[in-house]
Amino acid sequence: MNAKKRILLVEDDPNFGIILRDFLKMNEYDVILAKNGMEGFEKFKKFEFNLCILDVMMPYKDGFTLATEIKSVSPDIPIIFLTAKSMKEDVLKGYKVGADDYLKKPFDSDVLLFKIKAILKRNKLSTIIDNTETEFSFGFFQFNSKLRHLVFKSEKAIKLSPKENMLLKLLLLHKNDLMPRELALTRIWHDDNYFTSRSMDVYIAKLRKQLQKDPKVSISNIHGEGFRLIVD
Amino acid sequence: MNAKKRILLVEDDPNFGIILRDFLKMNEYDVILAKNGMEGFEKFKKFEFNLCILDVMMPYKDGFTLATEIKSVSPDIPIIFLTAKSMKEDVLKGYKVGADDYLKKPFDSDVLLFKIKAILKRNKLSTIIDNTETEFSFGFFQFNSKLRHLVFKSEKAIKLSPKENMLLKLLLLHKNDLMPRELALTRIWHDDNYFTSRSMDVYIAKLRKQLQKDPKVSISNIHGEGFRLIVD
DNA sequence: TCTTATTGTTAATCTTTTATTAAAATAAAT
DNA sequence: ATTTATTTTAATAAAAGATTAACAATAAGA
Repeated sequence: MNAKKRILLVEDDPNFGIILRDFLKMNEYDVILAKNGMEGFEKFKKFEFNLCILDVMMPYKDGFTLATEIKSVSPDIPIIFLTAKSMKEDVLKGYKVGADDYLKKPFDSDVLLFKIKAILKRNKLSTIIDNTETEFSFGFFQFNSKLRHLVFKSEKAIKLSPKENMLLKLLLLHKNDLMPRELALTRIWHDDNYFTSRSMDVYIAKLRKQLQKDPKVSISNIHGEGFRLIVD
Repeated sequence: MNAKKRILLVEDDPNFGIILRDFLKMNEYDVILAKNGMEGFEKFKKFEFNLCILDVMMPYKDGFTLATEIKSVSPDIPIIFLTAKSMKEDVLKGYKVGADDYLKKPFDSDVLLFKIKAILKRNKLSTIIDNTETEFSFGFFQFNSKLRHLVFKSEKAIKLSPKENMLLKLLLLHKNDLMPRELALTRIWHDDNYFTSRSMDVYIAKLRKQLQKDPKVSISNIHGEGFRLIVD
């Protein structure tokens, strides 16, 4: 009935990464494995996750840096750090960047499962309240994504539907930049196929209709790539 | 501005208990120390807490048993366990009874502080739970959530039922802002399903009937998200 | 240029969520 | 024990939202 929870696992040791991924998959989680911080962040932006498990010590980009980047996009996503050493500085640093838990290698796999379960359970409650950016101002528009209100100049607020709302928010988060089609489809429709893509086009049309009130604002298509909300 | 957070500390070793209590007090927490499980539960029922720190090994009533009792009263309160040993069984047992974190003695006091901070931060909802505000004024209404009295202008007070009362209070705590449906369902009905949701709608209708006396006050729905009490 | 893939737009259809009322069940009070 | 208040359930209607289909327009590649 309930959808599988998706976990982002970032671990540079391929042997350990694969065995841990398979163990988690056996326990009914959807796991995406990335082998370094860079790849981890790419994967994170591409899919929707419920939890991140990050190795601390990785070449180029360590777990803490990655966690900071992830939190800047999704402040409420829970993070578990894996580390070989358990030095005080590391533990503190982990909590500073918003860790939800900490696991010292080698760890017991059952303990990890319980931690995951506990974190997902309590996060269900805390995500009721949306902590992400909700007020946007562009052109002559004022947009509140929590109330789903779009206001032009001093006219009365137009109510946006949930899908219109999320789509506009995603476009604004990439203002004057490419908002990849794939991103909206995975974030909003949780699926990327012909029909969801058609549906998205319908919503783009709806937004365009609203936004044309301000000639300085428009949504342009980048063929095969996605859309771009342009504000002169 | 923000009230001090209150911590229940249950620790049977008096030396350690007192020093830990004072250390936490120095860090701006209100701490109540109990020296065994029995006393811990008494204190818990007597005061409002934001967090519990429980020693696992105590005579008569161990930390896990106490945690279970506490959770039966307040399922959402965060709990940190302190333990001398860190056996797998103990860790698992801790997570089973709903631990939020685990600390092996001897532990670093800074680490404890960070854990407390992290837990309280993510437990944002607690600010809504333990909100003690009881007098509300909006539009021409005066509302006392303790007496469950709603007064319009100088008419005589209308007595609200417990559910009407809690729902109105939650709406007012989010005045002019989104009050998520899920929040009311988990806070008031302690369950989120089709029927509780229908029940909530019935209560929204009842409140609307009362509030329509003042044209400047209304409850609007945000489809799929929740409700908003609007006061012009 | 022609062909194909992608995008744009509108309207019809289908699905989900909310509103309203009344009756039934439960709990509280007298 | 019986009345009264409260809450839940049910049934049905209405509203809001999302998807699909049909077709037009546009862009890119052969």
